[in-house]
Amino acid sequence: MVNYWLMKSEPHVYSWDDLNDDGETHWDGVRNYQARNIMRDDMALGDLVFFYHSNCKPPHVAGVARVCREGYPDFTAHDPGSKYFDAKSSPEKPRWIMVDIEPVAPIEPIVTLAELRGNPTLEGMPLLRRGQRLSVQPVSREHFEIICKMGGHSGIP
DNA sequence: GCCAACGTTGGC
DNA sequence: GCCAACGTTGGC
Repeated sequence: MVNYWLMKSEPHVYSWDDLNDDGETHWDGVRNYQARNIMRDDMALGDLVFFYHSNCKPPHVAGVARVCREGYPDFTAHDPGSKYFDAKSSPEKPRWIMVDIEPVAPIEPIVTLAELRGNPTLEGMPLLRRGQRLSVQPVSREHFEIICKMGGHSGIP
């Protein structure tokens, strides 16, 4: 069974175009327990993910990606030179987890946060909750399909 | 640049 | 275990 998610990235740090150039990427640097638990416990191979651009104008959904490797230790936590280094994590007892994702299809035109807020059928979507900061969050199948259609697809790609 | 929301830290 | 202080996220 496929589950649906949304992952935030600031495009000037890592963008949808970067993912397409790379072919796939490991989602490193998540240092929030709730987001980690989702990647560790809930995300499975083949799950689909909205690639969301945050902290930009306008914030928007840029594409659909797929989980191509399930949760494994985020090795950047063990690299003293990394800005994501965490002395309390070790290869033996990893504290932080990441998954790999690959691009599936662009959302074209992009679907902006304002458009999402303006769509009454998306009411209750976690992303639209006030003060929502979680960088990895669930999306219902119904909402996923609606947003794909808003983004130029006939359904879930 | 502002600031609300909210997670984390650390003293007690 | 409480909670004040502080830092970060991220929309606006």
